[in-house]
Parts: sequence; structure tokens; C-alpha cells
Amino acid sequence: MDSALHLTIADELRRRIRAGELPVGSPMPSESELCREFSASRGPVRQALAALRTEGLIGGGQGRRAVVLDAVAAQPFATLLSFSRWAEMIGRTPGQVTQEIAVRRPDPAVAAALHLDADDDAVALVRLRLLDGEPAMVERTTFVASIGRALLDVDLDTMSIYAHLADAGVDLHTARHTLDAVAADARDAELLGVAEGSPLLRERRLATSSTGEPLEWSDDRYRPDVATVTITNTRRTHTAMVRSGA
Amino acid sequence: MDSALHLTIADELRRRIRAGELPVGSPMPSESELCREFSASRGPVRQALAALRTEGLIGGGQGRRAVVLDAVAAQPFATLLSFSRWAEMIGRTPGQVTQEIAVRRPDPAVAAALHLDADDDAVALVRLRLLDGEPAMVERTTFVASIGRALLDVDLDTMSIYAHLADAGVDLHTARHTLDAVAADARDAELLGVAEGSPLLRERRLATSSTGEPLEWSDDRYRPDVATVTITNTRRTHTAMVRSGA
DNA sequence: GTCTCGCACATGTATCTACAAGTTGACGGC
DNA sequence: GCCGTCAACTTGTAGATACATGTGCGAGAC
Repeated sequence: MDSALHLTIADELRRRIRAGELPVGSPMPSESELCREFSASRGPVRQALAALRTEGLIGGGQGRRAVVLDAVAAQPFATLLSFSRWAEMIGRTPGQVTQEIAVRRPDPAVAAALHLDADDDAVALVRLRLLDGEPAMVERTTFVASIGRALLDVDLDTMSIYAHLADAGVDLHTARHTLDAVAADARDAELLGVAEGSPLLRERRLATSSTGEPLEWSDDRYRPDVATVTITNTRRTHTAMVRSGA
Repeated sequence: MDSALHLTIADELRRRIRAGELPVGSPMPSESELCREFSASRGPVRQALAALRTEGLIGGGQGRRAVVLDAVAAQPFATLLSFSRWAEMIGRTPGQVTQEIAVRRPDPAVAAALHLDADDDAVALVRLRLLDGEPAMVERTTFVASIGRALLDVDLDTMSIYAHLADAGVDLHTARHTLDAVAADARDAELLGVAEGSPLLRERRLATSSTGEPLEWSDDRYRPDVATVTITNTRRTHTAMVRSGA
């Protein structure tokens, strides 16, 4: 049970769509019906519907009832940050082999992304991530010192970093993902078990707090046969997706 | 000037952030200040702020003023569908060379994505897209017949398809983009001027109407040195971004 | 039989009010 | 000087109301 009424309504409607009680292509209940059902005024009902709209679950226009769309289910925020959570959500077993962990001055590009001065240092971590024991991704993550120190005394091969950071009260709030394709270099190829030069899906990610302070930078390279990224966007509620030139 | 007040407010605030009048890291004006400034009640003001939140432009929490975040500017919907519009937005000159246009039965995977029966046919289009005259992307698009027919009598090497479809009253409303990395095959390599086997960023896109009817399917392959895709997502307003397994 | 007008209903927009809950800073007790 | 409490301000949530605007269908004109 959620505290806020509009969250309760949104969750219940998401559940019905997932469960097929509201089939794809069928009209949603009208706002007034939802008001009666949840004993709510139009405010919370519209707030819930707006959330479903931005997630791409429903569509439609003025004068017509909203329509259930054939959308991929949006994943919770944590799933997009944590490889372990993601693996569990898709029903695979995550694994990891730490290659390197070090406290050092990051290279200039990373330092700039993390808003660090030239003499600040950070915690760099390189891990090979596995799905069901098979190599899936090479992760090169840099944490700002204040967060990174908490990681030096954990067993990184068994513990989920993000679970640990959440316990420590770190508020990861926003993440910016930049996707492109790169050729596997010698080290990528060796770790992932692919040929040197073969295509990898690269995700570069900057995670920040709710006030915009950078906390983590990561360069993750996926075998393209194990991971893709899907984004939904609509005319009205334009999501923050950007295609950028070189 | 927008018709709706909340859109006016949102646009004005976006402009101020873009222009640096509200610098990154600084607090936004309080809701009551915005109410006074725009002679509005809290409703439209909060609606505008919510839009900026989902775009990743601002962050913050209850009791605190919203904070301007260092976000990439979200691109309008049309920019994500139309190569020409995108090129113009980033200040480059778009170009195109049509390789093939044909009415035929699409292959089964595409037919399924477009919800077509086995005997329906569709309009297939292959184009090489250019930025400032240089090869940038190979586009393999399939339109459902009802839309595709309108394209057979236009000059595809000069006309923007999406401008033409918009004039014809086609309501492209939602797009689902799936991103991964592929090796250039012989044809990709020849058209794009890269070595066979070199990495390309592939975007597979399904565009639908506001009621969820599929209208267009596309397989676009970008030279990774000319295009990347950036997505922002937050803990609260989880956008419809998904990382999926193989 | 067909076309058109208008009504019922849907969502979109905006206002006012009220209270809950989190943050911040200032004041006063110790 | 330090700390705790409280007051003022902020955003979050929810209600009621009103009107604008777009859709679709049925009744009536022809």
C-alpha cells in the first residue's frame, strides 16, 4: 500500500495492464469511473494517468478515452543502475569478477564529468560481469572519493554495490546514459571472449544526487548478443532522450 | 505564444535554463514566485515544473526548492523520427541517396512488428543518409501500405518524408527505439565507407499512432563516430527506458 | 436512405482552498 | 558556546468547481 493516493491508483492500473485485465488496444476506464472506484477526485486520477502516459503505457487524445498501448514495461530506476538487479529482474543469475580496484586520480575526461579538481582522487573499479556464468559486460566505474571509500572494505565479488550504497544513505537520483558502438580492444576481447574488433554496445553513465552532484561515472561495454536498450517516447510528453552528433 | 498556460510557463523556464539566466546548480524560483510572475495558480506552475522534472532539467525534493540540473536538452519528438530535422537542429546539412523503393510483402519479423497479415504488402525504402555530404547512416524503413502509398509519387531525394506525412495528416505519436551494436555487413560497409565488420550503432524503431496502430518500422545503422544516443532517467519519474537481455 | 446538426460525454485547463510533510534558520534555554 | 525547539517557508497531496475543447452517436431534416 502506497501512502499517496495517486501512486496507489497508478500502481493498480499498471498491475491491471500487466495482468491483461486491461488488454492492449482497449480503452481505459473513464476518469469519472476511476474517481468513483478509488473514491478520489480528478486530481490524483489524472496524476496517475499522466504517469502512465510518460511511461508509454497509454495513449490517446482529448475527447477520447485513453488507450492501452503495447509498451515494454518500464524498469525501475535501480534496475538501470545495478547490473545485479537487472539480471535478477530478467531471471538470470548475475556474477562478477573484479579485475582491479584502486584509489587514484582519474583521467581528465572522467575528472571533468565528475566535477573533480586536478588533484582530487577517486575510486576506480574494473569488473567483468557475468550472466549465468557467461561473460556479458565489462564495467569500468569511477566513484567520487566520499562514496568510493565505503567500497574498499566490501567483498565486491559477492556484494551488490548499489545495495550497499543505498544502505549507506547515498541518494543516487538521476542517471544520464550515452549509448554508442565501439570495437572491442584487446582487453575487452579477452575478458568477454569475443574477437578483437567485434562490435560492443557501450553505455557511458553519469549518476548524480538529487541536487546534481556527480557521484559515479561508468563505461560499460556489453556483448550485443546479450543486451539491448529500448526507449519509448511520445509527441506530447517528450522524454529526455537525445540523439547527438559527433 | 502557446495556448495553454502551463506550456507557456514550461517553455519560458526552459528558455531561461538554456540561456543561463537560471544557472546549473542554482535553485529555481519558488512556486509562489512563479504564480505571481505568470499570474497563475499553483496548478499550471506545478504542471510546468513536473514537465521539466521528467525531462531531467530540474531535481530536488519536498521542502526544498527545485535545483537546475546539468542536463542535455531534450529534443522534440519530430527530431527523433526525422533525420532531416535532427541534422538541421544540430546545425548540419542533411542529405540522402535513395537506394531502393518497392511495394512488397515485408519479411516475417517486420510484418509481425507492423501487425500485418501474411498477404498484406508494405512500402520498403532503403536510403543512405548524409551529414554535410558525408555518409552517416543507412536507413531501411518499412511503411504500412496506407501511409506508404503517399510516398510513391514524391521526390525522396529532396523532400522530408516526415514533413510530407505531417501534411497528409498522419499522426505519428509514439516511437519505440531499440539500440544495439552490429558489425557492418558488405552493403553497410560500402555505403557508409567503413571497413566490413566495423561496429555500427543500430536503432530499430517502431512508430505508432496515438491509438497504438503501427505505422512505420525502421532499421537505422549509424557510423558511431557521427551519432550517439543519450537518455536521462530519474528515481521518481522513471522514464520508459529498458535494458533487455538476449 | 443519407446527410447534418446538436447533445451527451470525454478529456484538457485553470482556480481556490486546505492540510501534510520536509527544510531552514533564528531565537532562547542551558 | 552549544543544542533543542519552534516558526516560517517550501513542496506534496487532495478536494471541489468551472469552463474549454474535442469525439461520437443519435435524432431529425431532406
